[in-house]
Amino acid sequence: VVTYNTVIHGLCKEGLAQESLELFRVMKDKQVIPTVFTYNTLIWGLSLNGYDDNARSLFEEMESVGIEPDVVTYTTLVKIMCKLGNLVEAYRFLEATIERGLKPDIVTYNTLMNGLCEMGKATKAMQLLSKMHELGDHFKPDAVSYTTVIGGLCKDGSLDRALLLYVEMISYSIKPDIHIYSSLIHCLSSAGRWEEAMSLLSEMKEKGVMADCVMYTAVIDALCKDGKIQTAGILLDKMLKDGPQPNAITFNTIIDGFVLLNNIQEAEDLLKVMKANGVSPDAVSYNNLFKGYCKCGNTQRALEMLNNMTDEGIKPTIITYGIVLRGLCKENKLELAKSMFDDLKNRGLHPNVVAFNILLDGLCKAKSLEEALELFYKAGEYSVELDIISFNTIIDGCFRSGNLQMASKMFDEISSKGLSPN
RNA sequence: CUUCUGUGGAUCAUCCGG
Repeated sequence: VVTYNTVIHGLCKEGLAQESLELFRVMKDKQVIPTVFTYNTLIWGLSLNGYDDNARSLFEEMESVGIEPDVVTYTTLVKIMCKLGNLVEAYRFLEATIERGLKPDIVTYNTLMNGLCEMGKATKAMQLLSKMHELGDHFKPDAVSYTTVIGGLCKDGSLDRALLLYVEMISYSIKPDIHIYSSLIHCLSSAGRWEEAMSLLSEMKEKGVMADCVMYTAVIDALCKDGKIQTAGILLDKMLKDGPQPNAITFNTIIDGFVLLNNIQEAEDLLKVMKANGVSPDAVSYNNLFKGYCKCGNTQRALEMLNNMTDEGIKPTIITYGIVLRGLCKENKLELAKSMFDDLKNRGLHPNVVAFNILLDGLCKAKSLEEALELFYKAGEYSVELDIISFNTIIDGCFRSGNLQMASKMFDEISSKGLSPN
């Protein structure tokens, strides 16, 4: 059973969720009895690959075959609920853990705090963090806890509160590790606070923590976003020469840096350098190039390369289509955009709210409000959950056509969808 | 503590104003 568990885990990690389910059937056929490890691994792995419903039904299945879920099971479910944005269910699973006589642990709480941060509730996460200190030794926050909350605060723009937490962490004698340093340094440098970023970097070196690829990439990203592409290039050269070796994300970051400066040629050249150094481009590499083509009105080229990338075995993602859809809309090729959006399902992708909003905005700006409204009301058919941006977009569209009445109607609909105007 | 499961750091698309 350990052998099967190990392989199931590996398959899931490689994106082969269907195969792992198949193997699960095989092991049962061969009278190998799954354990709680097997179920935990599958629940985790299925969700990792987007099969959240299957994950949930496996949880029910394990109950019905008499395998007791453990704290790992519940933590995984908390994570899944957080990923789906369902905080209520996440808390319900936390309570269910206790009701079952199990003890949530530090991982459970870290998972929950991470979920809170991803939902933009870093302050709530911070409160939970300080509560953990009061709950006793079993829940003593660790480096993961602090990295999670510090990162969440940074994303919310509360950099200074993040720095205070860093100090607090040190005062609890928790050793900062490379994760915390990367997070803070990325945050500081992205905010233009280079002096502090660099002094933290020296502190890190003094403590004998070596900069890794992620650390370098974080700094490179801040440089690129600030237009300092030449410095980014110097760092890349140093990496290629002395290590740590850059990975696809490092290259993608710089490719995007060139695109931000409308330097498409250099972006394309860097893709070649990437390949020459044995780093395989991925969907993000192409997305970045496509963004560049679309920015200079050459969506056509992106459309052509869409096929190339598939030939290279790289699957376009929903973001790829978002970029191309936006390009088409900007070039007023709305019929093409509409048919591409409709075709997403056939291409094995679920339209999401961002892609939907892109098309909606395109219709609002280019054509009559009518077509936009038609799409808007079809959100349900596409299983797209409207968000506040959808409403902002359509309201703006209403005003563009001078339809104040519809604008007001849409404004009122915001709250009936459980959203609030921002 | 012979092997298997859960948590944290870096890159890409959408709304208004400027």
